[in-house]
Amino acid sequence: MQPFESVLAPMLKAYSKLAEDDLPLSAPPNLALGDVAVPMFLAAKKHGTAPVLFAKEVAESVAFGPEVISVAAAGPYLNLKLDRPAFAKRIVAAVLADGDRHGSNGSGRGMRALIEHTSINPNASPHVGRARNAMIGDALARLFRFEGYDVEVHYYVNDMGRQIGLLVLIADELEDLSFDGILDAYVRANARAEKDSAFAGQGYALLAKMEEGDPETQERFRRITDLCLQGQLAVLARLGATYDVFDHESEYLKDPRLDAVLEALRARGALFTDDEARLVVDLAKLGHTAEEGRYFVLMRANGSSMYGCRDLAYTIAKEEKGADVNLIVLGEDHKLYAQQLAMILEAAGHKAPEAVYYSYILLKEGKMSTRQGNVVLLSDFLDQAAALAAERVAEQCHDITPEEQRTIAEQVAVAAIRFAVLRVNANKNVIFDMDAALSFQGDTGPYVQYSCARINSILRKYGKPLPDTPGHAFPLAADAEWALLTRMAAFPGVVDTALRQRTCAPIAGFALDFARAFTTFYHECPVLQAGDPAIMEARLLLCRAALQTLRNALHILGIQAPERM
RNA sequence: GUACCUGUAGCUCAAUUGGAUAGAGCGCUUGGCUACGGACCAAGAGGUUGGGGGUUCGAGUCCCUCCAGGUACGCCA
Repeated sequence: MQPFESVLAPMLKAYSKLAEDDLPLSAPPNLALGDVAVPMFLAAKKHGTAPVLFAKEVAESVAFGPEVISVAAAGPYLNLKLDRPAFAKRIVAAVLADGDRHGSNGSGRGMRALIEHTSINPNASPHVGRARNAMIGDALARLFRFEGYDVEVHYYVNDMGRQIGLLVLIADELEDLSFDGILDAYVRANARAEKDSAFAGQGYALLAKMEEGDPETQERFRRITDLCLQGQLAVLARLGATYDVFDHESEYLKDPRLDAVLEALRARGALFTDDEARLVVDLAKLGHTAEEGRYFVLMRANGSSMYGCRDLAYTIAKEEKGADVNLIVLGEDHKLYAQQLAMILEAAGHKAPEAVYYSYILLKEGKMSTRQGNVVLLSDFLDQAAALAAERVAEQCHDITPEEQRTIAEQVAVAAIRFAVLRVNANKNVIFDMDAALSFQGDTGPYVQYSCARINSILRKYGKPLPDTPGHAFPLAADAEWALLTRMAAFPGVVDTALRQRTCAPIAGFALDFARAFTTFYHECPVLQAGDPAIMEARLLLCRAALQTLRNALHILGIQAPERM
């Protein structure tokens, strides 16, 4: 979709050196200056003159067609006033024609993406901090799918390790262990291991048996990790997060892929056995300069393998799938570890996955700590939010069934948390405010959903069939209408930058800005009471295109757009 | 101690990646329901972009330095 061709083409024709990318259309600070602006920095550089001079030259010399009403240079900017109805018609027609695909640039067609995310240790119910991984990862998967990638989502189940061993041990003492009891058991197991060294030793022994491949032990581990995983997945499913493949850490024990890595490390002289008989990688031999993080332990003195061994094999297994994009979503606490892993992989001729890091979600009281009990569990948040939303829905939509009301309330709750998390840049520590997250006012997912509900309400009240595309007359020229139109046209660009930067935060920002622009339109431009039938029809089609745009943005974020709420 | 991330309005966050007068929401003040749905809108107050230096036509953004918070740093996963 390039609805502004009649703006760009005359300039491209007059200056053959310029390409479309040199003339990025943007919005002027206010509509009094113009309908669109072109910053001339890039173009002037290519043309070899100063931006201010070049803007003046273009304004005076380029012959624009009839759709451009006026051109004015304002410093390094070119401000143009346009025949708004002509552009409006083209933009709305394009959005309606693209439908569910409006916003997609199709940049991933014919390509595959592998995304690993969530991968929570199977020992507790996810809190909103951990769930940040799932929300970021799931939204990225949706973004890549939207752009045309064939996406495969992987979940790595950490079903090995000392903590799981302890959990298995303590589970034996409990009758009827349920998912809800796991967190409690986990805390007790760890506390006991700290005091009771015999108990801790038992944990290691069990782990050793697991690693040897003892079937009965593997069965015990699998029972506990499955219980946890199913409980976690049930909560994540409420968010709408889905996974294609579950990979278990225990499947990568004694993996031949690791032997090849060890050989490569040995050849580089980077592998040594330290004075306590551990097998260690000296990353300095691979180009690591700092002293911290220089050593990476692979095997314990007793010959049992560390997490990194399995992770190396697993990461190579993922690489072997040959996806065009290989992403992994990691907490910032894994940054050094992932860099170490990448260094080892590269030394062995492999390519590490591209990591997307996120920082922790904090509470006003400080860090979330499972042990200290100051956590906000995802399921608790969703329950509270859904209950609040249900009250509102019951007030406003009393003529629909209770089941439908519950469905909508749940959709609002999910929107609240997903939007709150996704709209913030991933590398920022965010402070989670429970009251703010439950308010549904202002910069929130429910606010965006509310805009959709209003549009649906208008279309529902109109009640008659609408043409699929604008007719001859399309008299949309008001500022509030124009603000909506330029945003619709800008959506593919937002999707493109989001994809390139591997973050859905710009999509959330766009949705919010768009919803606000719609509400302004809603208050300023009557649709069903427009008077003139041509204006009414044009505004109805504008509403439909706006709804399509919002739905597509929300779809990427994993948020439903209920017709009523 | 060292490395990486962050610091923007009272609070929670934006800022087209170096570009026009740094924008929203919450909270506060004022106004708007004879309604296409008030989970709303309009207006107002609120800023030395943590401090200091530098780079250039131009810096919240890049460089140096100090301060504060987060994260990590050899047998956790």
